[in-house]
Formats: sequence, structure tokens, C-alpha cells
Amino acid sequence: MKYQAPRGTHDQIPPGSVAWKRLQTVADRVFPLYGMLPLETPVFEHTDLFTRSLGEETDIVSKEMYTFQDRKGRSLTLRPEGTASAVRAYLQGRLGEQGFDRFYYFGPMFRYERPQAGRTRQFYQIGVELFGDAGPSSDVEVIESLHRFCHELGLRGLVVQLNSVGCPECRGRYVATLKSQLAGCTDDLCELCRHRLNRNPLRILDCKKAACRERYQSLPLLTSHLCGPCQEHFQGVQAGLTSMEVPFRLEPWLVRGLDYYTRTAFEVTSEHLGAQDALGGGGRYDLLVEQFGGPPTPAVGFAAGVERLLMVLEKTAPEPASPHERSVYAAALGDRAAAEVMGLSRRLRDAGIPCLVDTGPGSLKKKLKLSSKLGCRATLIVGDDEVEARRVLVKDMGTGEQELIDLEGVVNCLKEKA
RNA sequence: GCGGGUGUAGCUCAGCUGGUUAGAGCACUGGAUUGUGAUUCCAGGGGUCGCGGGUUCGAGUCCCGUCAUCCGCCCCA
Repeated sequence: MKYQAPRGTHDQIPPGSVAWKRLQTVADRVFPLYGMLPLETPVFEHTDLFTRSLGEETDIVSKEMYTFQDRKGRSLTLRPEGTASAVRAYLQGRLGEQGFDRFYYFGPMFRYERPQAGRTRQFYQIGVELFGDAGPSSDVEVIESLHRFCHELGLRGLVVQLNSVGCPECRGRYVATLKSQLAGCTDDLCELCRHRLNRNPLRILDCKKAACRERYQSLPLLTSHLCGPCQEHFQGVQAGLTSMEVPFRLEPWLVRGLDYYTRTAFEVTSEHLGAQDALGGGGRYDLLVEQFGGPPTPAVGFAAGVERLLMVLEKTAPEPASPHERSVYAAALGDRAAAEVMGLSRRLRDAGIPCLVDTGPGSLKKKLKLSSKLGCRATLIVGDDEVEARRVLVKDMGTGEQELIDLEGVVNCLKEKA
């Protein structure tokens, strides 16, 4: 074959594309339950939008962005995440002024990384963003919507990992103590952590190396350094989750990678995913809207990885039914039958019954084989005899039983069986 | 960005230290059944051995490069 999809990209093709579409259908049902409305933004934006909101020091900005110049020399970037675009669209469309302040989105994101299990260069996220409410109930709604969505998809046993990263004031004070406490023992830290200590001190808490983790055991927790209002908010989120029966676990070391997060940070992981185990995550970003030049507007949201959700589903959920389980296979034998079958298929579709028409030259054996392989629930057999008698032979592909039905009665017969 | 594994039929893979026409299972096509699938039996089609170069009398097999993929690190969805 001459061409293949670029590195780190994938087609969504049958049979997997059926589950892919189903996930979108579930999303379209679940998120509107929270008053969230669909939001779609361009897949590319001005590069500044991302560098300024995510933070120059983050991995995404420093080494993972698909940045290019257009023909007029403007620097554009394929979006690596959805929140920055959502905030931009929220402000540009003056949505807040119209009372639109909760949204959900589904679409591709792009990061230039080395592909591996659960990581591709183009991947899809489904996410929500809530604007304008500073109170903990928004955090709870966002987290509960993610939990409900996963549950509706068929994922079980997921636990939300929860933390608070405070606000600039209390986090700043905490980072200062962190630095002073570690200043004397930088030699004990891994190379990466020494680097982090200067660039992005909070991230050292996230270090996976056993030696570092042990060293950090004795450090004070960020959550015990929260200022009064942040502490109160954090408590409120926990109380809300408890009363909404969303299972969560406090994870004091959880630090989200992007600069814009304030207060609530959370993540959902799965043990079925290997090294890339994050299914979704999010948090509060109370300062981002203002930073973009909008009015002070608190906000909270999450993003989940579509491919990863489906990977876990595939490993844990029962085998999905055939994509054609509701369909009927209409097999015509001969030209006269073909005309009859075409008319019949129209009436079936009018009645909402999916119908695969086969008026080709193959033998009945071949047609039945295909019907069986595709998993159709029934095969309608129409040959010269049936045309003559104004009847259709309806064969149930599960039981093998077949029955001659009046042409006029076929639709009703199949409706009853469905 | 770093380290390692793999690439042979549509799919899953076998192919010993280099040696003649590269195999199996499943799938596909045809037949036993000229109108009956998911079980059986028989026959058949299908391969630039990822791609490019090198070593050799000879390369699927060895070497180099390249592309893709997988696993780990980093990070995240």
C-alpha cells in the first residue's frame, strides 16, 4: 500500500467506530443533564493563546506543540488541550452576558510526543467547562458529571483522586517553605527534581522516583498550608462529593501540570492502561478568564481521553453486540425480486428498521453467510416464488426458523420481533 | 526528547548456526447441496519477507540506515 496514516494518528473504523460513536451519544445525553451546552472551537489557535495560559515551563509548551506558520507568517498551533480555546470562545462570543456558562466539547487534540500505549499525537478529549461560580458546588458538579459519564459508559470502580493546589497567595507561601526546606539537601534529590526546584517547585511532589518520594514524606503538605478561604472551599468540595456519593480519595501529592490551575485539582486513573494511566483530570482555574482580558470569572472543568476510556471499556466491559444486531438482511434472488426488495427496504426504513439490501448476483448461500457474519437478526429471502406469491421468507438468524409472510405484513412482523 | 523489543498472506504467527519452488491456523473463493448461514468434507486463490543500501557464490535469516509499531522513562488524555 502506498500511504499510511501519519505517525501517532489513527483511523476510527468499524467495528471500533461503533463504540466511538456510542461514547458521543452517551455524552450528548449525560452532559445536558447538567445544563451543559455543546461548544466546538477551531483545532488551531494563535500560538500565544497556549503559551500564555499553560505556562512556558510546562512540557506541553516547551516541547510538545504542533506549531507552524501560515502563509502570512502568523504563528499558529494545533490545540494541545481544550480549556484555553474554550475560555477564548467564551469571551469572544460574550457567552457569559447571555447566560451561557456551562459547556461540553468533544474533539481532537494534538501533541508532538513519542507514541506508545494510550498516547498518540492526535487524540480526542471530551471535556466540560463551567464559568462564573466560585463555590464548591461547581467543582462537585463537574466531578460528578465525569463520574456519571464514566458510569453510563459502563466503567466501574473508578475513584477520583482529589487535591487542592490553593491560590497564588497560599501556594506562594507553601512553595517558599518547600524551597527553604529542600535548599540544604539538594544533593539527595534526583537530577530532575533539582531542576524542578527552580523552575516549577510544586512538581517535585509528583516525582515517581522512590528515593525522592521517601525524602518528601517529611515535607509539610500543601493542603495543610492552605489559606482560610481555600481550606473552606476544599472542605466544601469533599462534603459535596460525599453527599453526591462520588467515591474519592485525597491525594496530597497530586499536582496538575498546567499553570492555570487554582484550588481543586483532580484526576481519574485506571490500572488497565499501563504507563499512561490517566483517564481524565481537571480542576479549577479561577484566574484564567481575567488573564485573557475578561471580567474576573472563576471556572472549573475537566478533560478525559476518549481513546483511553474506550481502551478500559474494551478490557473490562462484556463483548459489545454486533454493530448490525438491529439490522435485517434483505436478500433478493433475481431481477424481479430485486425490485420487490427495494420497495420493501423503503418501507422497513420508514418504520425505523435498519435494512441491508443485497440485490447482487451471489447465491443464496453466500447471502446468508454474509447476513450471519454481519450479525443481522433476520434475513428476508425473496426469489421468484415469493414474488409470485406476494410473500417474503423471513428467516430468524438466531433460531434458524423461517416463516412465509405476506409482503404487506413483513414490516409489522419484524417490528414485533424487535 | 531518552532507552529497549518487534516488522513474513487480510488476521495471529512458525521459519534451527545464511542454502533450492517461504509455511500453518483463521479468513477468503469455488464445489459436495444449480434456494438455506453460524457444524462437516474436498479443492483453490493469495507474499515487493516494512522500505533502502551493504556483506556473500547465495540474505526472510547477518550489518547499516530509514519508516512504522509496541514496551519503559519524561509527561500527560
